[in-house]
Amino acid sequence: MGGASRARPLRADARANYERLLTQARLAFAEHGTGASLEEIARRAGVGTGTFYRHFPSRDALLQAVLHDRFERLRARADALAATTEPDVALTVWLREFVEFTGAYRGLTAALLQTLHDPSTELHAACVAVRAAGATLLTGAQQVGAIRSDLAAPELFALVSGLSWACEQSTGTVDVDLHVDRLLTLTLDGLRAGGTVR
Amino acid sequence: MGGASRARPLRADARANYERLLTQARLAFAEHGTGASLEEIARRAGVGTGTFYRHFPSRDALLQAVLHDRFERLRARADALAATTEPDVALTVWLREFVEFTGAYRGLTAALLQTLHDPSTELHAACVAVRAAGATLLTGAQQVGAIRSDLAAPELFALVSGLSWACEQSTGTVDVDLHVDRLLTLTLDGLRAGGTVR
DNA sequence: GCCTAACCGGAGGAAGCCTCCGCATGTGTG
DNA sequence: CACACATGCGGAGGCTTCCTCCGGTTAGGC
Repeated sequence: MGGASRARPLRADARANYERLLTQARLAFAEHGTGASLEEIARRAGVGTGTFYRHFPSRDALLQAVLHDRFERLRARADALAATTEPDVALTVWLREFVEFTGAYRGLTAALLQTLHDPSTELHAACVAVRAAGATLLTGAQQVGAIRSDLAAPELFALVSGLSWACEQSTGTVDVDLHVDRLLTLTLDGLRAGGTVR
Repeated sequence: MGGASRARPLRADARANYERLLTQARLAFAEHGTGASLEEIARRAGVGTGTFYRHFPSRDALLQAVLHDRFERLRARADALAATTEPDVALTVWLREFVEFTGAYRGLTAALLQTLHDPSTELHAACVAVRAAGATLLTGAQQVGAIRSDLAAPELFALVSGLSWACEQSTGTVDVDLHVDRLLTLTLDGLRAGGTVR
Protein backbone atom coordinates (compact mmCIF):
# COMPACT_ATOMS: atom_id res chain seq x y z
CA MET A 1 0.00 0.00 0.00
CA GLY A 2 2.99 2.31 -0.19
CA GLY A 3 3.99 3.12 -3.74
CA ALA A 4 6.32 0.29 -4.70
CA SER A 5 5.43 -1.78 -1.63
CA ARG A 6 7.39 -4.98 -1.42
CA ALA A 7 6.14 -7.91 -3.38
CA ARG A 8 9.54 -8.21 -5.04
CA PRO A 9 12.49 -5.83 -4.74
CA LEU A 10 12.31 -4.59 -8.35
CA ARG A 11 15.30 -4.90 -10.58
CA ALA A 12 17.81 -2.05 -10.50
CA ASP A 13 17.05 -0.69 -13.97
CA ALA A 14 13.34 -0.92 -13.31
CA ARG A 15 13.71 1.02 -10.11
CA ALA A 16 15.73 3.73 -11.85
CA ASN A 17 13.14 4.05 -14.57
CA TYR A 18 10.38 4.27 -12.00
CA GLU A 19 12.18 7.05 -10.24
CA ARG A 20 12.87 8.97 -13.41
CA LEU A 21 9.24 8.67 -14.50
CA LEU A 22 8.06 10.02 -11.19
CA THR A 23 10.38 13.01 -11.46
CA GLN A 24 9.27 13.83 -14.98
CA ALA A 25 5.65 13.36 -14.04
CA ARG A 26 5.97 15.96 -11.30
CA LEU A 27 7.52 18.39 -13.75
CA ALA A 28 4.90 17.73 -16.40
CA PHE A 29 2.01 18.04 -13.96
CA ALA A 30 3.43 21.28 -12.66
CA GLU A 31 3.71 22.65 -16.15
CA HIS A 32 0.59 21.30 -17.88
CA GLY A 33 -1.65 20.19 -15.06
CA THR A 34 -2.77 16.66 -14.29
CA GLY A 35 -3.87 16.21 -17.88
CA ALA A 36 -0.30 16.31 -19.15
CA SER A 37 0.58 13.93 -21.96
CA LEU A 38 1.68 10.58 -20.60
CA GLU A 39 3.67 9.82 -23.71
CA GLU A 40 5.69 12.95 -23.24
CA ILE A 41 6.42 12.06 -19.65
CA ALA A 42 7.76 8.73 -20.88
CA ARG A 43 9.73 10.44 -23.63
CA ARG A 44 11.29 12.94 -21.26
CA ALA A 45 12.16 10.18 -18.86
CA GLY A 46 13.87 8.36 -21.70
CA VAL A 47 11.73 5.21 -21.64
CA GLY A 48 9.26 3.67 -24.07
CA THR A 49 5.54 3.95 -23.53
CA GLY A 50 5.38 0.24 -22.78
CA THR A 51 7.65 0.74 -19.83
CA PHE A 52 5.63 3.65 -18.66
CA TYR A 53 2.36 1.77 -18.68
CA ARG A 54 3.87 -1.20 -16.92
CA HIS A 55 4.85 1.01 -14.01
CA PHE A 56 1.68 3.09 -14.02
CA PRO A 57 -1.28 1.31 -15.56
CA SER A 58 -3.41 4.42 -15.42
CA ARG A 59 -3.15 8.15 -14.97
CA ASP A 60 -4.66 7.71 -11.52
CA ALA A 61 -1.94 5.29 -10.54
CA LEU A 62 0.69 7.81 -11.52
CA LEU A 63 -1.10 10.56 -9.67
CA GLN A 64 -1.30 8.39 -6.61
CA ALA A 65 2.43 7.69 -6.70
CA VAL A 66 3.22 11.36 -7.20
CA LEU A 67 1.00 12.47 -4.35
CA HIS A 68 1.50 9.61 -1.97
CA ASP A 69 3.59 11.49 0.56
CA ARG A 70 1.48 14.60 0.52
CA PHE A 71 -1.64 12.54 1.00
CA GLU A 72 -0.19 10.86 4.01
CA ARG A 73 1.01 14.14 5.52
CA LEU A 74 -2.36 15.77 5.08
CA ARG A 75 -4.12 12.87 6.72
CA ALA A 76 -1.70 12.81 9.62
CA ARG A 77 -2.02 16.55 9.99
CA ALA A 78 -5.71 16.15 10.71
CA ASP A 79 -4.95 13.85 13.62
CA ALA A 80 -2.31 16.21 14.94
CA LEU A 81 -4.61 19.18 14.78
CA ALA A 82 -7.43 17.30 16.42
CA ALA A 83 -5.17 16.46 19.32
CA THR A 84 -3.64 19.87 19.88
CA THR A 85 -6.02 22.59 18.77
CA GLU A 86 -9.51 23.81 19.50
CA PRO A 87 -11.91 22.07 17.13
CA ASP A 88 -13.06 25.11 15.17
CA VAL A 89 -9.53 26.36 14.61
CA ALA A 90 -8.38 22.88 13.72
CA LEU A 91 -11.03 22.57 11.03
CA THR A 92 -10.28 25.99 9.61
CA VAL A 93 -6.55 25.45 9.48
CA TRP A 94 -6.87 21.99 8.03
CA LEU A 95 -9.25 23.04 5.30
CA ARG A 96 -6.83 25.74 4.30
CA GLU A 97 -4.13 23.12 3.94
CA PHE A 98 -6.59 20.92 2.08
CA VAL A 99 -7.22 23.51 -0.62
CA GLU A 100 -3.53 24.23 -0.79
CA PHE A 101 -3.03 20.55 -1.44
CA THR A 102 -5.65 20.31 -4.14
CA GLY A 103 -4.19 23.40 -5.74
CA ALA A 104 -0.79 21.77 -6.16
CA TYR A 105 -1.47 20.99 -9.81
CA ARG A 106 -4.00 22.39 -12.19
CA GLY A 107 -6.78 19.85 -12.66
CA LEU A 108 -6.05 18.06 -9.45
CA THR A 109 -9.30 18.99 -7.74
CA ALA A 110 -11.23 17.51 -10.63
CA ALA A 111 -9.11 14.37 -10.69
CA LEU A 112 -9.59 13.77 -6.99
CA LEU A 113 -13.33 14.27 -7.18
CA GLN A 114 -13.54 11.96 -10.16
CA THR A 115 -11.72 9.19 -8.41
CA LEU A 116 -14.43 8.98 -5.78
CA HIS A 117 -16.59 7.33 -8.41
CA ASP A 118 -14.24 4.43 -8.88
CA PRO A 119 -13.44 2.42 -5.75
CA SER A 120 -10.96 0.16 -7.54
CA THR A 121 -7.96 2.49 -7.54
CA GLU A 122 -5.42 3.32 -4.89
CA LEU A 123 -6.03 6.98 -5.49
CA HIS A 124 -9.61 6.43 -4.46
CA ALA A 125 -8.54 4.89 -1.19
CA ALA A 126 -6.17 7.74 -0.41
CA CYS A 127 -8.87 10.24 -1.20
CA VAL A 128 -11.40 8.54 0.99
CA ALA A 129 -8.93 8.38 3.85
CA VAL A 130 -8.23 12.09 3.69
CA ARG A 131 -11.91 12.90 3.58
CA ALA A 132 -12.57 10.69 6.56
CA ALA A 133 -9.94 12.60 8.48
CA GLY A 134 -11.60 15.85 7.51
CA ALA A 135 -15.01 14.55 8.47
CA THR A 136 -13.74 13.84 11.98
CA LEU A 137 -12.55 17.42 12.31
CA LEU A 138 -15.94 18.62 11.16
CA THR A 139 -17.74 16.56 13.74
CA GLY A 140 -15.47 17.98 16.42
CA ALA A 141 -16.22 21.53 15.39
CA GLN A 142 -19.92 20.78 15.34
CA GLN A 143 -19.92 19.28 18.82
CA VAL A 144 -18.38 22.48 20.15
CA GLY A 145 -21.10 24.44 18.39
CA ALA A 146 -18.70 26.21 16.06
CA ILE A 147 -20.23 24.96 12.83
CA ARG A 148 -23.90 24.53 12.06
CA SER A 149 -24.88 21.04 13.01
CA ASP A 150 -26.95 20.24 9.96
CA LEU A 151 -23.93 20.30 7.67
CA ALA A 152 -22.88 16.93 6.33
CA ALA A 153 -19.25 16.18 5.52
CA PRO A 154 -19.84 15.52 1.80
CA GLU A 155 -21.51 18.89 1.59
CA LEU A 156 -18.55 20.60 3.15
CA PHE A 157 -16.17 18.85 0.80
CA ALA A 158 -18.32 19.74 -2.16
CA LEU A 159 -18.29 23.39 -1.21
CA VAL A 160 -14.59 23.48 -0.52
CA SER A 161 -13.64 21.47 -3.61
CA GLY A 162 -15.89 23.68 -5.65
CA LEU A 163 -14.28 26.89 -4.57
CA SER A 164 -10.86 25.40 -4.97
CA TRP A 165 -11.75 24.38 -8.50
CA ALA A 166 -13.27 27.74 -9.31
CA CYS A 167 -10.09 29.49 -8.23
CA GLU A 168 -7.89 27.24 -10.24
CA GLN A 169 -10.04 27.95 -13.30
CA SER A 170 -9.63 31.67 -13.02
CA THR A 171 -5.91 31.94 -12.50
CA GLY A 172 -4.12 33.51 -15.39
CA THR A 173 -7.15 35.53 -16.37
CA VAL A 174 -7.19 39.25 -16.80
CA ASP A 175 -10.12 39.08 -14.43
CA VAL A 176 -9.66 39.99 -10.81
CA ASP A 177 -7.78 36.88 -9.87
CA LEU A 178 -9.53 35.22 -7.00
CA HIS A 179 -7.76 34.08 -3.90
CA VAL A 180 -8.73 30.73 -2.55
CA ASP A 181 -8.20 31.94 1.01
CA ARG A 182 -10.76 34.63 0.58
CA LEU A 183 -13.40 32.28 -0.80
CA LEU A 184 -12.70 29.79 1.93
CA THR A 185 -13.12 32.47 4.55
CA LEU A 186 -16.39 33.59 3.04
CA THR A 187 -17.72 30.06 3.01
CA LEU A 188 -16.56 29.15 6.46
CA ASP A 189 -17.91 32.37 7.90
CA GLY A 190 -21.25 31.40 6.53
CA LEU A 191 -21.17 27.94 8.00
CA ARG A 192 -20.47 29.11 11.53
CA ALA A 193 -23.07 29.87 14.15
CA GLY A 194 -26.19 27.74 14.44
CA GLY A 195 -28.28 27.03 11.38
CA THR A 196 -29.93 29.66 9.28
CA VAL A 197 -29.04 33.22 10.14
CA ARG A 198 -32.11 34.78 11.69
CA MET B 1 -25.10 38.77 -32.89
CA GLY B 2 -27.91 36.24 -33.20
CA GLY B 3 -26.73 32.81 -34.30
CA ALA B 4 -26.91 32.91 -38.10
CA SER B 5 -27.26 36.71 -38.20
CA ARG B 6 -27.79 37.98 -41.70
CA ALA B 7 -24.77 38.56 -43.84
CA ARG B 8 -26.25 36.34 -46.56
CA PRO B 9 -29.43 34.23 -46.35
CA LEU B 10 -27.64 30.86 -46.42
CA ARG B 11 -28.45 28.35 -49.07
CA ALA B 12 -31.38 26.03 -48.40
CA ASP B 13 -29.31 22.84 -48.02
CA ALA B 14 -26.84 24.65 -45.81
CA ARG B 15 -29.60 25.85 -43.54
CA ALA B 16 -31.00 22.32 -43.26
CA ASN B 17 -27.60 20.94 -42.34
CA TYR B 18 -27.12 23.65 -39.76
CA GLU B 19 -30.43 22.79 -38.19
CA ARG B 20 -29.71 19.09 -38.13
CA LEU B 21 -26.28 19.64 -36.60
CA LEU B 22 -27.81 21.72 -33.85
CA THR B 23 -30.36 19.03 -33.06
CA GLN B 24 -27.75 16.29 -32.91
CA ALA B 25 -25.46 18.47 -30.84
CA ARG B 26 -28.17 18.91 -28.24
CA LEU B 27 -28.69 15.17 -28.09
CA ALA B 28 -24.98 14.45 -27.87
CA PHE B 29 -24.38 17.06 -25.19
CA ALA B 30 -27.28 15.69 -23.20
CA GLU B 31 -25.88 12.20 -23.44
CA HIS B 32 -22.12 12.72 -23.17
CA GLY B 33 -21.73 16.22 -21.79
CA THR B 34 -20.19 19.20 -23.53
CA GLY B 35 -17.12 17.16 -24.36
CA ALA B 36 -19.05 14.94 -26.77
CA SER B 37 -17.28 13.90 -29.95
CA LEU B 38 -17.76 16.48 -32.67
CA GLU B 39 -17.13 13.92 -35.37
CA GLU B 40 -19.97 11.82 -34.08
CA ILE B 41 -22.30 14.78 -34.04
CA ALA B 42 -21.46 15.33 -37.69
CA ARG B 43 -21.90 11.64 -38.45
CA ARG B 44 -25.28 11.46 -36.73
CA ALA B 45 -26.41 14.55 -38.56
CA GLY B 46 -25.38 12.90 -41.80
CA VAL B 47 -22.79 15.46 -42.86
CA GLY B 48 -19.04 15.36 -43.34
CA THR B 49 -16.68 16.85 -40.80
CA GLY B 50 -15.79 19.59 -43.23
CA THR B 51 -19.37 20.75 -43.26
CA PHE B 52 -19.52 20.62 -39.51
CA TYR B 53 -16.46 22.78 -39.03
CA ARG B 54 -17.63 25.29 -41.59
CA HIS B 55 -20.79 25.88 -39.61
CA PHE B 56 -19.15 25.72 -36.20
CA PRO B 57 -15.45 26.58 -36.27
CA SER B 58 -15.00 25.61 -32.65
CA ARG B 59 -16.70 23.71 -29.90
CA ASP B 60 -17.45 27.02 -28.25
CA ALA B 61 -19.23 28.27 -31.34
CA LEU B 62 -21.44 25.20 -31.29
CA LEU B 63 -22.12 25.61 -27.60
CA GLN B 64 -23.05 29.20 -28.15
CA ALA B 65 -25.51 28.29 -30.89
CA VAL B 66 -27.02 25.53 -28.77
CA LEU B 67 -27.44 27.76 -25.73
CA HIS B 68 -28.25 31.04 -27.41
CA ASP B 69 -31.90 31.15 -26.44
CA ARG B 70 -31.37 30.03 -22.88
CA PHE B 71 -28.66 32.60 -22.44
CA GLU B 72 -30.94 35.33 -23.60
CA ARG B 73 -33.79 34.17 -21.38
CA LEU B 74 -31.59 34.03 -18.33
CA ARG B 75 -30.29 37.50 -18.93
CA ALA B 76 -33.76 38.90 -19.48
CA ARG B 77 -34.98 37.13 -16.38
CA ALA B 78 -32.55 39.14 -14.29
CA ASP B 79 -34.06 42.38 -15.53
CA ALA B 80 -37.56 41.13 -14.90
CA LEU B 81 -36.76 40.05 -11.38
CA ALA B 82 -35.00 43.31 -10.64
CA ALA B 83 -38.11 45.21 -11.66
CA THR B 84 -40.68 43.15 -9.82
CA THR B 85 -39.18 41.56 -6.77
CA GLU B 86 -37.45 42.55 -3.56
CA PRO B 87 -33.69 42.59 -4.22
CA ASP B 88 -32.71 39.76 -1.90
CA VAL B 89 -35.39 37.42 -3.21
CA ALA B 90 -34.55 38.41 -6.75
CA LEU B 91 -30.92 37.44 -6.29
CA THR B 92 -31.78 34.16 -4.62
CA VAL B 93 -34.28 33.14 -7.24
CA TRP B 94 -32.05 34.16 -10.10
CA LEU B 95 -29.04 32.30 -8.78
CA ARG B 96 -31.14 29.19 -8.50
CA GLU B 97 -32.04 29.55 -12.16
CA PHE B 98 -28.41 30.24 -12.93
CA VAL B 99 -27.24 26.95 -11.49
CA GLU B 100 -30.10 25.17 -13.17
CA PHE B 101 -28.86 26.64 -16.43
CA THR B 102 -25.25 25.64 -15.92
CA GLY B 103 -26.42 22.19 -14.96
CA ALA B 104 -28.13 21.67 -18.31
CA TYR B 105 -25.23 19.62 -19.64
CA ARG B 106 -22.42 17.87 -17.86
CA GLY B 107 -19.26 19.92 -18.26
CA LEU B 108 -21.09 23.11 -19.03
CA THR B 109 -20.00 24.92 -15.90
CA ALA B 110 -16.39 24.28 -16.79
CA ALA B 111 -16.87 25.34 -20.39
CA LEU B 112 -18.48 28.60 -19.38
CA LEU B 113 -15.80 29.41 -16.89
CA GLN B 114 -13.10 28.59 -19.42
CA THR B 115 -14.57 30.89 -22.00
CA LEU B 116 -14.04 33.86 -19.74
CA HIS B 117 -10.35 33.58 -20.54
CA ASP B 118 -10.85 34.12 -24.22
CA PRO B 119 -12.61 37.36 -25.22
CA SER B 120 -12.63 36.48 -28.91
CA THR B 121 -15.61 34.14 -28.93
CA GLU B 122 -19.32 34.80 -28.97
CA LEU B 123 -19.75 32.44 -26.07
CA HIS B 124 -17.53 34.71 -24.06
CA ALA B 125 -19.73 37.69 -24.81
CA ALA B 126 -22.89 35.83 -23.82
CA CYS B 127 -21.26 34.70 -20.63
CA VAL B 128 -20.10 38.16 -19.72
CA ALA B 129 -23.56 39.58 -20.38
CA VAL B 130 -25.20 37.07 -18.07
CA ARG B 131 -22.69 37.75 -15.35
CA ALA B 132 -23.22 41.46 -15.67
CA ALA B 133 -26.94 40.93 -15.19
CA GLY B 134 -26.22 38.89 -12.08
CA ALA B 135 -23.84 41.49 -10.76
CA THR B 136 -26.58 44.09 -10.92
CA LEU B 137 -28.86 41.89 -8.83
CA LEU B 138 -26.07 41.45 -6.31
CA THR B 139 -25.57 45.17 -5.98
CA GLY B 140 -29.29 45.60 -5.40
CA ALA B 141 -29.32 43.03 -2.64
CA GLN B 142 -26.30 44.65 -1.05
CA GLN B 143 -27.85 48.11 -1.07
CA VAL B 144 -30.82 46.74 0.84
CA GLY B 145 -28.44 45.21 3.33
CA ALA B 146 -29.45 41.66 2.52
CA ILE B 147 -26.00 40.47 1.46
CA ARG B 148 -22.69 41.35 3.05
CA SER B 149 -21.37 44.41 1.32
CA ASP B 150 -17.78 43.30 0.97
CA LEU B 151 -18.68 40.55 -1.47
CA ALA B 152 -17.54 41.13 -5.05
CA ALA B 153 -19.50 39.76 -7.98
CA PRO B 154 -16.67 37.56 -9.31
CA GLU B 155 -16.42 36.02 -5.87
CA LEU B 156 -20.10 35.21 -5.82
CA PHE B 157 -19.90 33.67 -9.28
CA ALA B 158 -16.87 31.67 -8.28
CA LEU B 159 -18.67 30.24 -5.28
CA VAL B 160 -21.83 29.48 -7.17
CA SER B 161 -20.06 28.04 -10.18
CA GLY B 162 -17.93 25.99 -7.87
CA LEU B 163 -20.82 24.41 -6.07
CA SER B 164 -22.61 23.84 -9.33
CA TRP B 165 -19.55 22.09 -10.67
CA ALA B 166 -19.07 20.03 -7.52
CA CYS B 167 -22.64 18.78 -7.74
CA GLU B 168 -22.33 17.85 -11.34
CA GLN B 169 -19.20 15.87 -10.52
CA SER B 170 -20.90 13.79 -7.88
CA THR B 171 -24.05 12.79 -9.70
CA GLY B 172 -24.20 9.14 -10.52
CA THR B 173 -22.06 8.20 -7.56
CA VAL B 174 -23.03 5.75 -4.88
CA ASP B 175 -22.19 8.57 -2.54
CA VAL B 176 -24.94 10.62 -0.98
CA ASP B 177 -25.86 12.51 -4.09
CA LEU B 178 -25.67 16.20 -3.40
CA HIS B 179 -28.42 18.59 -4.30
CA VAL B 180 -27.39 21.83 -5.82
CA ASP B 181 -30.26 23.63 -4.11
CA ARG B 182 -29.02 22.61 -0.72
CA LEU B 183 -25.48 23.82 -1.39
CA LEU B 184 -26.77 27.05 -2.80
CA THR B 185 -28.89 27.61 0.29
CA LEU B 186 -25.96 26.92 2.56
CA THR B 187 -23.77 29.38 0.70
CA LEU B 188 -26.37 32.09 0.42
CA ASP B 189 -27.29 31.73 4.07
CA GLY B 190 -23.69 32.41 4.89
CA LEU B 191 -23.45 35.46 2.71
CA ARG B 192 -26.42 37.17 4.30
CA ALA B 193 -26.30 39.53 7.24
CA GLY B 194 -23.41 41.91 7.62
CA GLY B 195 -19.85 40.66 7.45
CA THR B 196 -18.30 38.10 9.72
CA VAL B 197 -20.67 36.41 12.10
CA ARG B 198 -18.78 37.20 15.25
C1' DG C 1 30.08 -17.11 -17.45
C1' DC C 2 25.46 -18.79 -18.17
C1' DC C 3 20.42 -19.07 -17.79
C1' DT C 4 16.08 -17.34 -17.04
C1' DA C 5 12.82 -14.42 -14.96
C1' DA C 6 12.22 -9.78 -15.29
C1' DC C 7 12.15 -5.95 -17.96
C1' DC C 8 12.45 -2.91 -22.14
C1' DG C 9 10.68 -0.43 -26.17
C1' DG C 10 8.30 0.72 -30.02
C1' DA C 11 5.08 -0.72 -33.63
C1' DG C 12 0.41 -0.22 -34.35
C1' DG C 13 -4.63 0.40 -33.83
C1' DA C 14 -8.30 3.25 -32.16
C1' DA C 15 -10.21 7.70 -31.37
C1' DG C 16 -10.46 12.56 -31.60
C1' DC C 17 -9.36 17.26 -33.67
C1' DC C 18 -9.08 20.05 -37.54
C1' DT C 19 -7.62 21.63 -42.54
C1' DC C 20 -7.58 21.51 -47.23
C1' DC C 21 -9.28 21.20 -51.73
C1' DG C 22 -11.51 18.87 -55.75
C1' DC C 23 -16.35 18.13 -56.72
C1' DA C 24 -21.43 18.78 -56.65
C1' DT C 25 -25.44 21.53 -56.52
C1' DG C 26 -28.59 25.29 -55.49
C1' DT C 27 -30.09 29.62 -57.47
C1' DG C 28 -30.21 34.13 -59.72
C1' DT C 29 -30.04 35.55 -64.49
C1' DG C 30 -30.64 35.90 -69.32
C1' DC D 1 -35.77 26.92 -69.34
C1' DA D 2 -30.92 26.49 -69.30
C1' DC D 3 -26.55 28.01 -67.92
C1' DA D 4 -22.72 29.66 -64.99
C1' DC D 5 -20.62 30.26 -60.86
C1' DA D 6 -20.83 31.28 -56.14
C1' DT D 7 -21.82 28.56 -52.41
C1' DG D 8 -21.60 24.62 -49.95
C1' DC D 9 -20.28 19.46 -49.50
C1' DG D 10 -17.47 15.65 -47.87
C1' DG D 11 -13.83 12.89 -46.74
C1' DA D 12 -8.91 12.00 -47.14
C1' DG D 13 -5.15 12.77 -44.42
C1' DG D 14 -1.96 14.94 -40.94
C1' DC D 15 -1.47 15.40 -36.16
C1' DT D 16 -1.95 14.13 -31.19
C1' DT D 17 -3.06 11.17 -27.45
C1' DC D 18 -4.16 6.79 -25.31
C1' DC D 19 -3.07 2.11 -24.56
C1' DT D 20 -1.78 -3.01 -25.81
C1' DC D 21 1.00 -6.52 -27.30
C1' DC D 22 4.98 -9.17 -27.93
C1' DG D 23 9.74 -10.09 -29.74
C1' DG D 24 14.07 -8.82 -28.07
C1' DT D 25 17.35 -7.57 -24.24
C1' DT D 26 19.57 -7.70 -19.77
C1' DA D 27 20.29 -7.94 -14.76
C1' DG D 28 21.72 -10.78 -11.31
C1' DG D 29 21.58 -15.36 -8.84
C1' DC D 30 24.19 -19.61 -9.21
